[in-house]
Amino acid sequence: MKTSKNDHRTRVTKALIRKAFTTILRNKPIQSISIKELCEIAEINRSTFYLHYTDIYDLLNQIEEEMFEGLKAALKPVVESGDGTPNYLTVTTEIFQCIKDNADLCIVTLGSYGDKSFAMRLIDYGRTLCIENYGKLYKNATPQQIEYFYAFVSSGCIGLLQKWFDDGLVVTPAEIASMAENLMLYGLGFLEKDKRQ
Amino acid sequence: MKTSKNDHRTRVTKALIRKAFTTILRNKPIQSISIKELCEIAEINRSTFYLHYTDIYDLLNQIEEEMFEGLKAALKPVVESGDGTPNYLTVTTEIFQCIKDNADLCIVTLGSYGDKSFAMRLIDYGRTLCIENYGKLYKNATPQQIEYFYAFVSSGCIGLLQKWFDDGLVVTPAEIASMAENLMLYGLGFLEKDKRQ
DNA sequence: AACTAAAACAACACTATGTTCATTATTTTT
DNA sequence: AAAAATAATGAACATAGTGTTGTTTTAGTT
Repeated sequence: MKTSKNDHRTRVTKALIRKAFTTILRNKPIQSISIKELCEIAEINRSTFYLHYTDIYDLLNQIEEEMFEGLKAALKPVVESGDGTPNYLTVTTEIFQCIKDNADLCIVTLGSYGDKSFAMRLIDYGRTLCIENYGKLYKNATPQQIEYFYAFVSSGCIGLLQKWFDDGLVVTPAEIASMAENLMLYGLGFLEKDKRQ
Repeated sequence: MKTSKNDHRTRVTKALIRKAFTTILRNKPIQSISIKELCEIAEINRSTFYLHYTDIYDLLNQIEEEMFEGLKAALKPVVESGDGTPNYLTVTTEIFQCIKDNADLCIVTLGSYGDKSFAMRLIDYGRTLCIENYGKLYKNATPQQIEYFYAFVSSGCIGLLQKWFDDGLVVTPAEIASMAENLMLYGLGFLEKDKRQ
């Protein structure tokens, strides 16, 4: 069994590249980052970059993949909780906590005008599970309604995430999770603590 | 007064560029479109491109700006309806209809994994108006709650839009508008026609 | 110590970029 | 209809980035 991926040199190199990458991304959009520039800042040879990645977008994908794997690992015990209804607030809180832990990457991919496809992937991870549950709970809802509902709430959660990041993560993960739950379940109605119409 | 922008030649050139651009975008992501390639497909000289745009992203911005102006013009009578509560369903339907009319651009910017910043701009257009209204309607809601609510529902609507596009625009604008309204107002609760818990 | 693999280094052909300038074609003004 | 203005073309240019290859140096593994 090769140990190539665990080579100390490789880990160091990849860490240097990742650090340079996220640093540059704070100041300019990904489309104007050149490999040459990245390597100069990371202080590695350009050939070394090609040893690990094909281009800038491959680099982004691989970094995202790493975080995605981390998320899956963190959520594994929850997913395996079986058919007993899991504590959704706990689940959501864990998700948001995990995202907060990876703030350096998320601040780029989720930030104001960043690319949201990664966030969509994260949310989509729970898609099948949710659709199934909703289908059981709301028997009169058509599959189409459930699909559109999921499309709405998953994107809505991303919007919530972005605002959270834009505000500097000052709200606690638990609070955000609670807000997400309320918004998904009751929509605007959750503001209606005092109004009857 | 110069009439440069109304020059027939300019309009033809820009139309050629736009057509080539949206055509290419259907097959490959924007980051791998080169100016050279675009000009070859548009059958214009590369220098001519630089006469109107600085780069590919400037081109995208200008095209988006055009549609945005069109939307504003379409919504103008609605916005000017004054303090009388406008018919929200009508407003929403009009918005979705307008988007459908510009499907060729939207299918790219709103499509599955496209860039959502443009859609955010569209939605943000109504932001101030909404925040004001919600503030009046829900006096016990904190400004923070309203901000997060808006972040949630605006992104949610974009998700709805994307699903709409991915499904090939088979649902009518009025149906989508109704769904958006229900989801914003009641969240998951709108599926609860038959369930009491 | 010997072996293995990563990283650095240098060189290469190739493509795209952005700019310029003279020329041609088209529109607008007079 | 002629003259003036401006858009588009085409060619040339320096510059920069890309992707690849082969060799040498360095660090890790056995």
